[in-house]
Amino acid sequence: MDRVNEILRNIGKKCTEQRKLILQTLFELAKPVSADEVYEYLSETNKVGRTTVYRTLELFERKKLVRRIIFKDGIIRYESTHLKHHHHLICLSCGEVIPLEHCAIASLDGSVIEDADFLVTEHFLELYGYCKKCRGGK
Amino acid sequence: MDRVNEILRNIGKKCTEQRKLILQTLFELAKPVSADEVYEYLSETNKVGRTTVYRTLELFERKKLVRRIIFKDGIIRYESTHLKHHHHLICLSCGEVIPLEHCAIASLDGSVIEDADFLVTEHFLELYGYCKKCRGGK
DNA sequence: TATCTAAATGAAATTTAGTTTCATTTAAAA
DNA sequence: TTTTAAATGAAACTAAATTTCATTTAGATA
Ligand SMILES: [Mn+2]
Ligand SMILES: [Mn+2]
Ligand SMILES: [Zn+2]
Ligand SMILES: [Zn+2]
Repeated sequence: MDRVNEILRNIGKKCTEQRKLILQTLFELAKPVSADEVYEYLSETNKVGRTTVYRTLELFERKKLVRRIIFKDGIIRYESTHLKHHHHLICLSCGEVIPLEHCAIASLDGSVIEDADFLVTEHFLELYGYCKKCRGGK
Repeated sequence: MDRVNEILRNIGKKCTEQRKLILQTLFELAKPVSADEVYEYLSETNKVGRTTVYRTLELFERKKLVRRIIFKDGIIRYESTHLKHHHHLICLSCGEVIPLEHCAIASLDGSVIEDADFLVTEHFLELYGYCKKCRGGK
């Protein structure tokens, strides 16, 4: 929790109970989560309003505490940036999300695609398929 | 237009005026377009309802006539599958979408990620950055 | 060709994810 | 402690997408 306090102090914004709870949640869940998932997670103790969750995640994105990720369902999810740039395996059957350690195409960022004379600054790659459990013995 | 007729006959569904217009539109635009973009494009001649556009694009997706693509804005877009699997350069300044001819990671599909024992069946990759025009001389 | 009917359409209502408004509360500066 | 700009959250709103259901139609059948 000290860590959370320090991070919030560093972004030059008020260190509120809600922001601490949301940031703590992102650390705990350590995978891409939607605003509603964060809200539900916290609503057991019911300390944070839905609007505040949305606004706080946007703030955290601007301050680079989280990155925004969109899977094929189109829902906006956020993941803590304390995990470095990576991609995911997403099971089409059970929805499990498995982080991939290595990014084989990280060298793309900052490079220029010659044919199109296009400067690449970021990329999104997600892999879909079937996890061990869902494939049974196969 | 004969081509459009033939394709629709092949999917075993009624060959309606609306379906022909929507499929024709996807061929003409030849880039990822949202349901509303298709609707707007056709609303000059006002022959197709908004609901029908949404439903028809879903039908086309099930029949593999189009693929669903999501950029970072979260809006669902569709692109005709007569263009083979590829990715895009998307300009963060002007929004231009440039198709990339080659997919360097096509070999991923059908392969198993060993560490996770995960069978990859499809992947989504989109590159963001700045096009020639938007970078000026740079 | 005329008749029939399941499939398709589209206006309107509804849902869902996300955003805006604004009165109230609060962190933290003075 | 007092002050105040920043933050919160309930409620209203928006935009994209989906559902409902009365009407229309493609195309099979007679
Ligand atoms: Mn991750
Ligand atoms: Mn394309
Ligand atoms: Zn990467
Ligand atoms: Zn699975």
